[in-house]
Amino acid sequence: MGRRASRRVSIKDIARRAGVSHSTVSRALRGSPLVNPRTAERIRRLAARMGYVPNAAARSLVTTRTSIIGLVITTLADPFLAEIVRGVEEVALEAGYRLFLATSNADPERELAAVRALAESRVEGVIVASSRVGELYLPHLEALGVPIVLINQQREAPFIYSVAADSYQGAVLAVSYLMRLGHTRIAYIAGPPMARSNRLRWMGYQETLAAAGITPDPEWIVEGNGRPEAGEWGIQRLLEAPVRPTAVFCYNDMTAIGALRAARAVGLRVPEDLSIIGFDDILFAAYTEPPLTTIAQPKYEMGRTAMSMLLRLLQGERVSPSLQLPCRLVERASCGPPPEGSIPMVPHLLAERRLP
Amino acid sequence: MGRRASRRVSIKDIARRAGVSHSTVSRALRGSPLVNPRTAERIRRLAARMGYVPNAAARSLVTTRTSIIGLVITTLADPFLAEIVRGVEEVALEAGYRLFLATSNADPERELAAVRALAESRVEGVIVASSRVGELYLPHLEALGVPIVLINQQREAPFIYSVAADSYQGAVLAVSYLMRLGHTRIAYIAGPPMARSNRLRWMGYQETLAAAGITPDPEWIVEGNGRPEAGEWGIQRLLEAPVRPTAVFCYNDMTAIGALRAARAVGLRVPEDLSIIGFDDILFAAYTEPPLTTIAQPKYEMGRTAMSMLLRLLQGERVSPSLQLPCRLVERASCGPPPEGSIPMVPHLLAERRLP
DNA sequence: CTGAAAGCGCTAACAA
DNA sequence: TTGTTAGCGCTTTCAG
Repeated sequence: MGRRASRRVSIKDIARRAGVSHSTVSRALRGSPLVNPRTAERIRRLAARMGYVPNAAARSLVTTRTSIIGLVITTLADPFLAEIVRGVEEVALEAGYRLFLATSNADPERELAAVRALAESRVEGVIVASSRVGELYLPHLEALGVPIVLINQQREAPFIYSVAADSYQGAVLAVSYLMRLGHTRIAYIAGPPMARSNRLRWMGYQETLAAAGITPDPEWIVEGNGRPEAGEWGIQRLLEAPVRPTAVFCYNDMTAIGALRAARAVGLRVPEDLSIIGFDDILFAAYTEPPLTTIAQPKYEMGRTAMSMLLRLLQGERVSPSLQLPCRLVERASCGPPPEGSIPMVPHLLAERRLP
Repeated sequence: MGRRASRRVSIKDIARRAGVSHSTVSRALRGSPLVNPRTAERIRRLAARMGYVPNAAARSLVTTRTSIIGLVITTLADPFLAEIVRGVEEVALEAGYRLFLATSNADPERELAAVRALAESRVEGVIVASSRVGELYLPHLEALGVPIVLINQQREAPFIYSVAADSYQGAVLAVSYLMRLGHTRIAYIAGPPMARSNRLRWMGYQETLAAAGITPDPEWIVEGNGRPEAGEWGIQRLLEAPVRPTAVFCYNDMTAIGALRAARAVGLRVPEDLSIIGFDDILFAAYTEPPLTTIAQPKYEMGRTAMSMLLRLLQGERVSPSLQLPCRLVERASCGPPPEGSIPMVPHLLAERRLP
């Protein structure tokens, strides 16, 4: 043991036993019409009996095709990624591709190593499902000379091919939902300032309010970083505002979770005293207290779409460089009407214009 | 585009430009001492300038080594897995191995496909980090003829090589902690009946109580499935018990989350009225309300250990077939002393005997 | 329909 | 120290 167990059987072995040439075996095994169906069948049976397993390396050496897609992610520990990866994998498998995992944990050295590994194994394409691609990563990846599709990329610069959830539309959805509930004093606890998704959600927030003739108090917009702490600080800050908001739109669910906690800590009931809405619909959103109403990103679909896109790129087809997938509202229990009968004169018509 | 972009540079190309034979290039590139240091350096520089990237397929064809490890998991969507995978990957990378992802989503057909893919790419070893390996999976995997290491396998049959968290010890830790807090009426909401981990935790629970001279009321042990519903039913059942427990040990954190929710639903305060302890320490445990006290499995370490084990197996070393890693208590806020001054005559000495 | 021969990019004897 | 040669397992012309 430790060494290769007794050498694998090759097409030559089969050829010898079948009394044919190894090219015939090769043809038979791949179902070429250029073989007598009877011999083909005989060969196939023999191969099965002998436990033949094709050698991908040998094959790809001659075909110059590897059927491998590199999957780049910063870390699997991101609960958000799982569904995306599942979508990617499903489509990849259907199309006969395999996935090579390259995680970097945001370590530049490992990024390099990962890219090198992808290069050496001659992946035919790359999917980057990393929310934050290192600044250096992309150029290296591009040097691979294979098609790349980015999922939810966070950089402002529109990259060649990408699929993303429509953050803007999602924000519109969130805010117009709150308005429909009767809220007019709506706060936004923001995400990482540099993140494209944050800008878009912010913009969706602003414009939805504006469309209803509401100008949010500047104090209702607080900075954040996408983590629970941000939600906690955010609520504290909001509490100090001269006029308190009745609802909070959070950049993402993790932020909302922090907000939920902080609200409880100061004795605010959710949703009776304060409505909180998140974004992402992470697995955990269903289990918060109260269960979190949120905007779901179509994660699985995003994975599938990205991989389909890559497939078409691989086929040499032209594809539109960037796809936006719509988000959807998941109503749970963290939102309700505002506490005191705040003026329910919300013209949600305008805001709803952009919804399906 | 779509086709291979202008053929990669090979060692022959470099050889031609350097005016040496391709074997010299091969040697130089791999740092063989059999080359003139000066020419070696010159070749290396040239290679870099020409953008040379070794072809893993070609290399592995001749060396019969692929440096690929198959990583089998049912689904990435299991929040538990991420840290394990991180540990695996870290060690793999350090040792120059890459990871081939094979997920099955518990679909038998895909399992087959996944194993076939592993076989064709001639992985040198396999790590199975799937909590529930399909019954059929393992035999197929074994047929690969390469070393396999299982992480937290759930089957009773002890498999060849495995690393797991010490569920028994973890349960002892949990229950003796509750006893130290003053509890004597401790319930157990179980996990999947067939799961090995459930049996072990159950046993740890029973024996820790027994060692303190406590025989749990049979009504305090309720069946479950490891999911939040189980925690909810469990609490309901427990409420009907003639004598109510003051603390609940849950099979895992997901169960505990359900228990937390159910407790709150019936107006029980945690931990004032009821203490709840989980198992696993998933990412989310820190964000429940109240934050969940739990038993942490050394996930990252388990990943590292499994991969190290595989590495040694690959080297032909003998390794002990099954390793147990100790769990540790993470105190957060879901446990406290029992409500009424329940008799604090807990002889925790016995129980503590097995702790570090 | 089948076989012979070449060659994918690389490593590893064996000579020089 | 270097070059020549063979061959890993497979696919793919090109001739039969």
